[in-house]
Amino acid sequence: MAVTIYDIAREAKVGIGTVSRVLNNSPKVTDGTREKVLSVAKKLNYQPHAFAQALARKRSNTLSAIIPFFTNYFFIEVLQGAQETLVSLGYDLIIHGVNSREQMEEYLSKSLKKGRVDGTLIFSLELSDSVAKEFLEKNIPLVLVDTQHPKFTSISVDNFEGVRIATEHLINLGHKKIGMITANLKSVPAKERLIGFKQVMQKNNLSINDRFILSSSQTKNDGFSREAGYESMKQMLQQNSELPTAIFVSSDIQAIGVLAALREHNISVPHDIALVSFDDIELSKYFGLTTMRQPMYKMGELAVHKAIQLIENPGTVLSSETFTPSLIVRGTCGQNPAYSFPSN
Amino acid sequence: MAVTIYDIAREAKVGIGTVSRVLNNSPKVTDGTREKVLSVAKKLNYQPHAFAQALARKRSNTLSAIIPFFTNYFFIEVLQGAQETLVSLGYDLIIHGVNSREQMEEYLSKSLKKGRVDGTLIFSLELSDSVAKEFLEKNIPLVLVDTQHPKFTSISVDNFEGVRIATEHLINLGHKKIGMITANLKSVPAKERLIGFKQVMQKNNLSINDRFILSSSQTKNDGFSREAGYESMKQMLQQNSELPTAIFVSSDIQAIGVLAALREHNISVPHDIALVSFDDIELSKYFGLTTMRQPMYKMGELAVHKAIQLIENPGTVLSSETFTPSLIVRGTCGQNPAYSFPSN
DNA sequence: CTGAAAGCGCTAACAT
DNA sequence: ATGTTAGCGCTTTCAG
Repeated sequence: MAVTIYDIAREAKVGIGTVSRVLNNSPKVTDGTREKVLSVAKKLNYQPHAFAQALARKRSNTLSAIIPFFTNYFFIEVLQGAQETLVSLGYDLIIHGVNSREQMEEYLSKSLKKGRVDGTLIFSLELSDSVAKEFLEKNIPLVLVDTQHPKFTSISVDNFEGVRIATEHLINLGHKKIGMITANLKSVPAKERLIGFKQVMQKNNLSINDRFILSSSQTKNDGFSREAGYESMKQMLQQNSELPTAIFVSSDIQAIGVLAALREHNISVPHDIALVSFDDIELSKYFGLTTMRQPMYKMGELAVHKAIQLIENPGTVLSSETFTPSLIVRGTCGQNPAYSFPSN
Repeated sequence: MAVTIYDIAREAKVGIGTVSRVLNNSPKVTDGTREKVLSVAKKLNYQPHAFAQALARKRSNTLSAIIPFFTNYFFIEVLQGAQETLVSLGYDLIIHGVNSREQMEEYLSKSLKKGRVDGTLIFSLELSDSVAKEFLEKNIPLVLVDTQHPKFTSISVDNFEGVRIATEHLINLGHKKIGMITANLKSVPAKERLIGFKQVMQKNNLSINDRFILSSSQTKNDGFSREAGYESMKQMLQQNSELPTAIFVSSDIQAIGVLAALREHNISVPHDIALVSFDDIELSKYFGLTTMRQPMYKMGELAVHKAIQLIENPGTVLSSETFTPSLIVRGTCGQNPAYSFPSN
């Protein structure tokens, strides 16, 4: 039914080999025949059959992205970056949302093994040894986004630097009693952000009051949730008669919970307590959060470029790129007059 | 390099036809050979080559989803529904984000024509006649989500019923002077929601004050934006000395802008003005919006089922399914004590 | 430079 | 019931 290279070969009075050649821009064709073939192809509205090409070329021109579907905001933007650059490069993207590491492994072992995709992007999910081994053995191009592994190229965010910028912003504003609300410390970024925080405090000769440091024991989303932030703030409120003048919260979504808790106690932000957080998710601007922005779109873009490099240039050495988040000043630290907080 | 049915045929001392049969659960195989083949397949860790299958079967077992990437919230959930049911049915999903109708048409004409996907899902984008014709001609299964066309099966939301429920909620609360803030009326849902609103008011013998009905002329996102809502509310505030006691806002994202405008004028919600809106996007709960929830996950699920039905059962008549949104009572109408609004 | 032919891995029709 | 063969549509030798 569909028009194939045979059709255009017949019509153009050439062999299918020649047709294939001009379609693939092979230099070894006369301009005359090339034009003829091209014009017939256009006339017939020819479209190559992707699967047949994939089969013959042993290349599918598609990447798969594995993302934890529950987390939303961050991924949307990274995916958008990935998707748009993929399109511009003539690739397709198969997206696979997983809810757990097991599901990821199941998917990987089923769908990725044979030719379906040329490479894959894994987002925020820790790689188990068995999966890592499989990728290594089968030599499937893999790039990790927002997660890392010594054997694979990855794109991530410099949590330490981000925390430094955020905390020093607070310090520069004159704050000395600074607290921190962290997510579940089993999460790597959560841990890094806490460690980073302590380092910055020390470097600036500020004392760390352990009562001002709360971490979440919640497991849902590793404690990166509004509820976890709310609980942590409540707890800090209960445990202390005196409060810090500023708090660094390890994610925006938690910061939103913190704001709610604070509001319930009639503690005004930024007047009584200043807040900085991390991520700059879509929500953040609606709440006027001063936060550390991760260059999500760019990360997606770069991830794709790396993956394609890996595919088209198998010898590529693995590289681990790190982005530095940037400070977005809005209302929660009180020095951007454009934001009258809360800004809903 | 990879293990093929030839490998397992040789190892199991049978023909490739037999191997293919057992792999495809053909009944015409002896239990003995079946077992033998299966065990060899397992031993060799065989995985079928998706593209070769697709080529031979003329079926790819993948669907593509075309979504306007800019709109975020709504799609995430619908996609999640779509994705999960697709996986459970052994299909893959290729996601394609487009920023304009032109981009959509470009993508369609390039990638969809030949065998790449068995069917496609189009989200919220209006179908041009040429595209519609193409789908019809090529007979490619298509289901529309959150948009409609007489010739294709679609899943959408009953805006009229939703508006009725929302508005009568206000009426039941005792409101008589009710205003509405709409999006750009060039958008179909925006128009439907306005028409629905007027109908309900009439049916309840409530007079409609045109000064209380504001529509946005913004084109970005068809006026479904925070900014548009903010502007509309500002305008209503300027134009009137007296205000309605309740407002129906045609989307949550606009309602958030309305809240901001109201707050600037020290008008308290729900005390001075009650608000109902539409969508129940992720943001809404953080703002305590009372709103009409669209069953997004379910819509994705159903869309997939319809599409697959179309694929596997070409004779299927087109069906247009409509979901009724449900009222989510939070804080903006003031009768849910669980929500002390604003709840950020 | 170009035509013919082999083969990518699999399914399905055709024999047996 | 099972082996054999012919494609699916394309790329890529291999001759010429």
